[in-house]
Parts: sequence; C-alpha cells; structure tokens
Amino acid sequence: MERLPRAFFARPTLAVARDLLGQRLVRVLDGARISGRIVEAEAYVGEGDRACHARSGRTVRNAAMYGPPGHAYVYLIYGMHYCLNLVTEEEGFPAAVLIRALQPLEGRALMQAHRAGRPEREWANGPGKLCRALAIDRTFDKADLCAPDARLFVEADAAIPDGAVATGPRVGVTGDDAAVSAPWRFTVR
DNA sequence: GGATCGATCGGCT
DNA sequence: GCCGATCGATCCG
Repeated sequence: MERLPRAFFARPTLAVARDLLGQRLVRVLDGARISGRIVEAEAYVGEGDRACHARSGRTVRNAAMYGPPGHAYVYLIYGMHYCLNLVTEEEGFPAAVLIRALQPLEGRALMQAHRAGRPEREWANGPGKLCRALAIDRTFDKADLCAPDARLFVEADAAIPDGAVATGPRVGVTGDDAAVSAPWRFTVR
C-alpha cells in the first residue's frame, strides 16, 4: 500500500480529517507492523479555534503544530495519557487532526499485549488507548510521517463514501460559542 | 514560584 | 454515572 505524501496533509484541516477516515495508521516497532484503520478524527484549526492548543499562540508544547505538515504532534494529557495528532496545512499555520480511534488490523498480538487483557474493541477506541496500543509516546512529537525511515506513518487504504461518514461536535470541548461546537469530529458509521 | 486544570481512562458504586 | 490518578504547561501574582 502507498504511503500518504506530504501533499495530503498540506490541505485544509477539515478535508484532511475527513479523508483520513478509512486510511491505515502504521507503527513499526522492532521491525513489526502494528496498524489500524482510522475510524474517528477531529480537526483543530488555528489560533482562532478556542479548543485548539494553539489558541494562546506558540508555546513549547504546541510547537509541532506550527511546523511543516505531515509531522506528528504528541502531547501528554491528564498526566498519564498521550494523544496523537497529525499536523496539517502550511508551515507556520497551527492546525492538526487528532486521531481518536482505530480499528485494529495488523500486529494484533502486540496490541493486545500493550492493552493488557482488555477486549479487542477497547484496544484503540480512544485517543489515549490507541497511543498505548501502538506504543506512541512523547518521543514521536515532531516525528516526520513522510520520512523514508519513519516508524509512524499513514498508508492509503479504504476510501469511505460520504454516506458512511458522520460528523458532530468535538469530544471534551466545552464552551457555547458556535466555532467551538462546530461539527469538526468525523466518524465512520 | 505556586495553583490550576486538561482534546482521558479505568475502576468502583 | 462518578471520581481519582498524575504531571507539566500555562497563567497569574
């Protein structure tokens, strides 16, 4: 399968988030592939987006979002979970897609081991869970998904027809202004 | 320098 | 359904 090129990420974030559905997120760990189909993603777009980590400008933590597209932005949340984002749009404009859920494909034994005895449907059905399942941590922050030797990247897989895509407000985002409650969450039905 | 709290998860009631 | 874990970036004084 073909790896998604940087040009795929260098587009409007909403389009990237929607088009990531059905694609395959691949983690190479000690030569083995662990992968899953992306089935849920959310867009975070620019300093004007009240829910975006870049809402207060550039900081050490969110620097990756200001970098070139096709890189990872990984951060620690609640002191114990990592969340994986894929940086979009042109360099200098802070935007990214949060990967919220995967359907397990390859490397299932490794995923299961990383998820300690939990049932398969709970291996990667949340942003913190999928990072554990794929062994993604802070060291992947700013990693280039388009580098030839990348250990984390996205491969073109199944295209999801519009009829199978659902949208809604982003999870865990509070506030009543229209921009914050915009339907920037994309899921596969 | 210190208090606050988050794009979450899992265990317990 | 609710709540505690756990920590570092951010913000305020």
